[in-house]
Amino acid sequence: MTQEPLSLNVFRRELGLSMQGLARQMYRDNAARFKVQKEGVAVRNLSNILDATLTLANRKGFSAMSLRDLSEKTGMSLGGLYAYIGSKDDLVELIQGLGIETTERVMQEQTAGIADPVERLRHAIRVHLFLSEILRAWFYFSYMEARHLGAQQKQRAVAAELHTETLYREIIEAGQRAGQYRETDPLMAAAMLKALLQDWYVKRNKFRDRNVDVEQYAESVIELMESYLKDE
Amino acid sequence: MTQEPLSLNVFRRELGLSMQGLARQMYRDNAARFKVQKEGVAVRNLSNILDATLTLANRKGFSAMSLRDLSEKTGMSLGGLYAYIGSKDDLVELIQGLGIETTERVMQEQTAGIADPVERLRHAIRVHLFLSEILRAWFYFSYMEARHLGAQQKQRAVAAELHTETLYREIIEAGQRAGQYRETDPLMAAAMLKALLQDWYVKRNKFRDRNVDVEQYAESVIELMESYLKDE
DNA sequence: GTCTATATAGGGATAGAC
DNA sequence: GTCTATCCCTATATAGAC
Repeated sequence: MTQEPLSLNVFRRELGLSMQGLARQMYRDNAARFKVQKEGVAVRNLSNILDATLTLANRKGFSAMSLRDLSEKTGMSLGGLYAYIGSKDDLVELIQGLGIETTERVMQEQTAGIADPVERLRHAIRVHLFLSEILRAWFYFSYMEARHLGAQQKQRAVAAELHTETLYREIIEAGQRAGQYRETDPLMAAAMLKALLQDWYVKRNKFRDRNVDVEQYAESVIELMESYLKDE
Repeated sequence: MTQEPLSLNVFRRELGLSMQGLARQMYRDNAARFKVQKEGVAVRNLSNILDATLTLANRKGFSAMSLRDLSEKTGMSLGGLYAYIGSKDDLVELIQGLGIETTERVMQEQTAGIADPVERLRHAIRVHLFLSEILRAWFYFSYMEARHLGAQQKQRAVAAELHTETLYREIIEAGQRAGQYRETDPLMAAAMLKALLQDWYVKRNKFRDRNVDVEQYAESVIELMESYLKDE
């Protein structure tokens, strides 16, 4: 009996992520940072700011996006924005930090319960792609702006990248120990897999133009990786 | 009798690309743009400007790089720079334009002479990776700065991306017609291959830290793609 | 809690001396 | 052909009114 593969909609419903929810978590995680006390007001504005920042920065780059752009897009004044951010660079940190935490948490939760390595790898691929589809703007932002971060934050981004890759490497190694995969360099396999996962959100528009949805893409990546990993 | 696979050093020697050579071609292609008449002087300075721009822009992003940064790095004055560029944005166009042309020309030259699709695909993968290794700074720059371009230039970048992908797709289709590859979606296969090729220059430092060189990477990508494309 | 008005610095670009 | 000096604008950030 083969399990029905995870679908995007099921995953989305289960996960229940929203910009409002992310803004709320961001507010609570960094309460000391914000001048605004009332959570309701703060979350609403923060959500607006996040949304606008991701849109503008993903269009023309974070450093090319001015706070005047952001002020116009959010409908808030320049002064008003500074009740939520200490500086422009704060914004990058906030967005990146929450994105990394959310990704690691979701990937951990989702892959922990599956014993069979082959099934676990399939599931991990689908979950990662679906999550990047739902949080497309966050993933794209983190990918593109990582190199503009300060040394400390950059280190964090590199660590997060490695963390994800390690997750895949360990699943592949488990599959090899179980005799389900042949003996090939698991780190290289994980690196190539990661490249394929990233391409989904980096080239999102290309795939849209071709009517390739994320579920089809997931199956293609799984097929490619399995033909490589399995014995001939 | 199997042919010895192309090595990076052989390719590099054959190709003979240098920053000076690229600067010279850029000068001749855009003679009207430059105020400086003496080719020797112009090429030397242009080469310096290109080198510095790629270094600075790849470190912190083109839009975050100021012309004052560039002036300091090149040792030229602000006014002096303007003998070579009409505006800061000119620089992006120049670099991108020559990069695209060089890539398309080299790929065309190198893949035209090989009749067997399987061998042609292998060769195309190696050539693309080796070229991106040699022109790493150009490839990285084009990849990262493409979205900051004006509409016209952006279109050009997208067209170039498509052009490369089409090259791979056509080789795969030829292999399918010859019965060497199984029937799988050739466009999707080409897209995934392209993602793997791009990852080499985007994550160059990661691979260096792992002592993975471009020749090893090429063989891994070839092995992965062939296990997917060939009959079981 | 949010606004307007403004301080201060740094950006791209140019004029004109040499 | 290259430099110095400077123009003018836009950037981030803050002060203080409401």
